[in-house]
Amino acid sequence: MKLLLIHADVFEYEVKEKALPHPEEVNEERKKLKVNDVLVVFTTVEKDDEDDIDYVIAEASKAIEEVYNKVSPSAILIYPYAHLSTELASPSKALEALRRLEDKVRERGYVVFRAPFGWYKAFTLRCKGHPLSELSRTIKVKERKIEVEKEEETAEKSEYRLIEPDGTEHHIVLERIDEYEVLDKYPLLKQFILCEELGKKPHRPPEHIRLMRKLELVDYEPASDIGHFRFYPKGELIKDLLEEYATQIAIKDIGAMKIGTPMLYKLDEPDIAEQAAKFRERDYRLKVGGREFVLRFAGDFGLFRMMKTTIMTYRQLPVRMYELAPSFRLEQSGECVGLRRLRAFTMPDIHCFCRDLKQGMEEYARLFKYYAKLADAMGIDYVVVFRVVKSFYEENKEWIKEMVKGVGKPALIELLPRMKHYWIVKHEFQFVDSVGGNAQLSTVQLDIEDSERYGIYYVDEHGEKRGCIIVHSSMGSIERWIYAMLEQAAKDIVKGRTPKLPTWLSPIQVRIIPVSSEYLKHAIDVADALEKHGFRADVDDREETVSAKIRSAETEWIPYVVVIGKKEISQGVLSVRIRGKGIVEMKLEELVKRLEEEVGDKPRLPLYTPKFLSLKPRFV
RNA sequence: GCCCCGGUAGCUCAGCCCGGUAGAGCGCCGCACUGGUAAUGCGGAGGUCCCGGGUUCAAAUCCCGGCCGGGGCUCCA
Repeated sequence: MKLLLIHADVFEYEVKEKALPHPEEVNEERKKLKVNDVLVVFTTVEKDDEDDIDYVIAEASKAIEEVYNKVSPSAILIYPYAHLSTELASPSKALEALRRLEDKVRERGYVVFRAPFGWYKAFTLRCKGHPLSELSRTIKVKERKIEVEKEEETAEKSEYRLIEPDGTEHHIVLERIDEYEVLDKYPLLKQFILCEELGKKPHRPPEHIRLMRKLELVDYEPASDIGHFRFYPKGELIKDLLEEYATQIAIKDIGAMKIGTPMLYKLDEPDIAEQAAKFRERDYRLKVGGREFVLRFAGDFGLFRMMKTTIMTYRQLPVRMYELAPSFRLEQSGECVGLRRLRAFTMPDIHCFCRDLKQGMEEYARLFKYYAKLADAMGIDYVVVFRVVKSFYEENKEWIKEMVKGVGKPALIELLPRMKHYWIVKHEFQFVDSVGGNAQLSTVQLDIEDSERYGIYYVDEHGEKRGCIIVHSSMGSIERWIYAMLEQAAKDIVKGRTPKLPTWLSPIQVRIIPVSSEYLKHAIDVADALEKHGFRADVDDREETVSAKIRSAETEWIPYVVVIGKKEISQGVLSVRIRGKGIVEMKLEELVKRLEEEVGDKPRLPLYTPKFLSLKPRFV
């Protein structure tokens, strides 16, 4: 319900013609009215209000009373006014709501008039023009819907199992997790259960917020919306490396085809509207040229549209599609915490279109395996959670156990009594951060409902159109991986160990420090040699002492620091300070070999900051 | 959305309780030092104390209102 409240010196209306086929009946005396010193309440009853009229009436009368007390008019006039909203309630419900609102306000002892409903009316209004003379209120039905959903969830409770890396299965009851000795072996999993499943949230801000700024990676941007971040050069480099690696896994390992689809969709397109409806108030909407659009909150929008007109035959399946694109979700303002949850983020999504359940399960296991590879490459320890429809689990237990064994980690299994969503099995790689909070990284979902509902088909052996099994998946947002990487490092700080980033993701992999400007040329030569091999090396050419330069390199978490002076030049060796380990003398080739081993097949990008430290601006 | 906290130099913050010329560290600039594995020394520049109103001889400081930000809670097909 929308209310526009105007405190008027005078308000006068006169009924003209019918605006609806069956307007409210009015006697002669209600056809014309003139009131002085009146609070005019232009009122629009909206579609959503029908869900809980009692609530809306109660809130609206409260709002009116509140304004009344502030401006003290001598009367109230409720005026039906359809033009405050685009989603109107049905006329009968609207009239009912207005009548009840009138009664409710009158009950409270005010002088109330109500203009007739369903008529075109002429009116004149003289607004008093004081600061409180023009106000608006919006009343939304919400609370009750949520309660209803919660009831449904608790109605049928899930059972839980724990599968150890060797395949041993345990029944567990979440509320009694302290009683299971087996869980003591897996503290991360236990913490995850406490936080995610039992709702015991941490009370401290996660460490990555401090680190992302300290390392000059990422920062808040107050000029944008909440949850939209700025990336400094080093952060942008990490983001690009991760995107590159995600793409590499998608294309080379998984064999997907990379596509691109629009960011913006028409809300009046039926399939878009249907998907958007599921998301309720979590999407970004904008109006352009009188048309309503929605920003993509997932990759499905454009992909499914594309697949609708794609001709696929049974010989081509599984068809795997990959997209790496920004998504936007209007998460609640209070829920956006650093990089843990954003309103704008970059999603690598893969969808596999399969012939049958068997092929779907094969694809599922492949995705599972390669998503684990990404986490391993980043040095991130994660928790595995499967959510499975019970009957499916009983029949395919071994298939799940094989995956669990493959990653060598225990898995929590939630058994759902029956199908609740479109998937029959899904898993999540969950991360537990330095303060005990958690976030989902990647997920794979096996959708066994026929793809026909999306209008997606393939042609079978007999030339017939058939729906397929869809495996939906996301490698997890790039920003969230950065969160996990920083939090993983923060856990080392807590344990008193030297925090590090994986070498392939370090914005500067090698820092060369000449002992004095005399050795600058040699330092540049070493940096150039490393650069030729595809590594990122810069030179600290500032007029500082060696100690000060070492300190800078350490605070930047640079994995290799090379000091070059007289000794190194005469002996032809490098003095290499390895982060967290100490100083080792080695030849340039040995350093290159180490870097090759550590970076391996991961992407290599050049420095995003100047080669000479003296030329680098300070961002934070 | 709700609750709590915050906004003072580029950054991190002190000063506010108890009103009286605006502070520190880091960073930045300059000078000296040609340096050996976590901070060389000295000097300098830099401020709409978030905005508006009120109280007062006088407001960064007290009061009221607002804006912005952060955290927590709720939520997360």
